[in-house]
Amino acid sequence: MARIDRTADNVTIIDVAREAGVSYATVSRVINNKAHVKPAKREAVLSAMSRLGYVVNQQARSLAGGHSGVIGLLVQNLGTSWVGTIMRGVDEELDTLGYDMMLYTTHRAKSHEAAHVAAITRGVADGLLLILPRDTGSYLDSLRRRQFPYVVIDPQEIDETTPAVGVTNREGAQSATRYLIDLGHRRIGFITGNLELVSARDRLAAYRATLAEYGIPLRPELIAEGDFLQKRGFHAAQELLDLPERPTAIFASNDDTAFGVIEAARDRGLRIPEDLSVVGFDDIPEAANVHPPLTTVRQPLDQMGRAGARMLLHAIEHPEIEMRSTILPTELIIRSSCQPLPT
Amino acid sequence: MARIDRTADNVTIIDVAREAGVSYATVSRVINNKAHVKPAKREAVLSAMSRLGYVVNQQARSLAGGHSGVIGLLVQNLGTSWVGTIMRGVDEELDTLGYDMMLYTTHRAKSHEAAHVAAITRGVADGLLLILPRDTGSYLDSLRRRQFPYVVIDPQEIDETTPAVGVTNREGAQSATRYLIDLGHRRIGFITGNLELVSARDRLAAYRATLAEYGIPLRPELIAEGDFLQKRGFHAAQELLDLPERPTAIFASNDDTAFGVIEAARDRGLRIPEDLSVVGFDDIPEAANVHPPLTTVRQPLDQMGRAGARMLLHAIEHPEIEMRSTILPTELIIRSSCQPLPT
DNA sequence: CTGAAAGCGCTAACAG
DNA sequence: CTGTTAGCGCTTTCAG
Repeated sequence: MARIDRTADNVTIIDVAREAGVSYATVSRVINNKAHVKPAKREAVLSAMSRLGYVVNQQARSLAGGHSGVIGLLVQNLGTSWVGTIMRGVDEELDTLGYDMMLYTTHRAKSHEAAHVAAITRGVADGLLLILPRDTGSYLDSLRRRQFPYVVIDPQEIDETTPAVGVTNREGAQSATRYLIDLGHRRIGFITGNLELVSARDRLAAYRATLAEYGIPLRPELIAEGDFLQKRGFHAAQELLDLPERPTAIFASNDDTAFGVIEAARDRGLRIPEDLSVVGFDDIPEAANVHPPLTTVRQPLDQMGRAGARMLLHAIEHPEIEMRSTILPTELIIRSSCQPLPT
Repeated sequence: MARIDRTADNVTIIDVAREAGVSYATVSRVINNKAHVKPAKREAVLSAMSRLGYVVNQQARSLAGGHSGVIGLLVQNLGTSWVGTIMRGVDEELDTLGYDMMLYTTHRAKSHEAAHVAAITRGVADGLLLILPRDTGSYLDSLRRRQFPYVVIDPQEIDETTPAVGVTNREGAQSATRYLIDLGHRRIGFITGNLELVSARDRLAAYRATLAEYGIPLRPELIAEGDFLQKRGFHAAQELLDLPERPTAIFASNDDTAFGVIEAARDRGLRIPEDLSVVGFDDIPEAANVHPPLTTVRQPLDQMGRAGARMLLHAIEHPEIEMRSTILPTELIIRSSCQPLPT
């Protein structure tokens, strides 16, 4: 009844070799599914492994030159639905392929990015997934040169040389703006995202272009600056609603901002959609739960995560193949926060 | 103009030693802030390090017996606000102490838990944080025996020997029930959580006990079974609202369930809180955003994460000190989803 | 097919 | 104070 808990302690490849009566190189071969091992020995090793409860030590494996089986994920912040949903996609895809995830958060401190990237690429991970990185200039070149596999999700520069997955921001913003116009709205307010980001600039540009396309004069006072956060959306909406000629509809650059708009409207006793139509962007899970359910431009967040993970794993396993970036489609999801302008 | 990009490649401790003109043991000492290094040499090493762009290889460090500087985090699923918020707390705390995070998801497959735990404890991490684990029986003993530092957040068994951080589920549910009773409600519906979890059972028990305490007879038909998810909450609420004697208030075992209640009420044209009062539990970020803003029992989610991380890091750095579990208080957050029962 | 042996980059005694 | 050296557990030649 002694040593029952053999599984608990550090059984190494050497213990397994001894137990199976082979050299430990052979054990390594079995573990890594290499050819050239006689079936009988393979069996012996396998059974010894399970008998002893052997688990590989990834560190050692990766140090010795094997792959680590983990990918690094770099994000700014946790806890928003937006990244949460993307991460879920990444995780699901990783899970099916047996990779683990090492998570790094930058907390918007640009300086952290480069440091984390350096740490990640120095061993810990086989590849790197970057979600909306901010300061890629300082390290992407280096990754590329060293042929370290990486993929950017929601990139800032979409040059063809960067392996990335993005979405059709312009088309999405266009369809939302058109929808509002088709509903009869002409005074359509717009709240921007954080204009440092191309996604924000693209959405704004599409809003402008679409108005122009319909011959609707652009009224600068109808554009308020936001930052993709609810609070700022709230204040921006207040500005818009204070205008002498109040907009009849507001297109917010993302859902969180739209929630701020809803809040501001409610504050003033305006009903949505009767008194004000609202459209968001992203379609985070909450969008369907607010009241009224928010009409919004869906980004396929989980698909973005999945696609990014898939591309990365592919790159890891086929380093020779050149990667191209992927652009996923957006889609207008019509719920109940808009209505035709009464004539 | 040649070798500009020295930072890019694998500069090791040996390169640094050569550059600084010392032995590589000395470099190791400097890196690890050990005493007994002459200031001048320390300087030389430091400058060589930055000149070469040296970054430690965690794998090697940890293999060689040092600490890895990473903790493992085991969760069931990503992408819910509940874990998202806890993770954010964990991350923030880890960040201030310079630890990294390795993320493992079990996807509710109990079998994954043990496997992941085994992998984590075989090198990768210095400690393990488990959020709402399901099948701890198979490995917690082993961790304990091997003195591998771990902390459970929202544990199932709260015996004193498990280092854990939990919340006052009973008190929280009690205060919610009391609040409803004080508002004059007597027919108070209750939707349970997943009753496999103690948190769900505790909340139910407190609901019952509080009714009893006020001498309100327990009506079994007022208790519907849920699973902590919105969909099931929706259906459970339908059952409750179909009762011949409809409840005037519903206490849902968590916010997601409460959202389902709100949905069901709206479906039937019932106004909240005029026709039905609703209370949730958790206070996830969305709770403040639904309409009407949800009155709910707050769990300090980010604090739970922070506390767990802090305890774990403490345990890692002071293995000799015995850990005790922490119970964080819940708090009733009164918003607008309840009103007094008109008499 | 299989064993022996050389490291991967670093920490931690152990001697100076 | 500082250098030398022995591994950590594993992958990978290189010889059989």
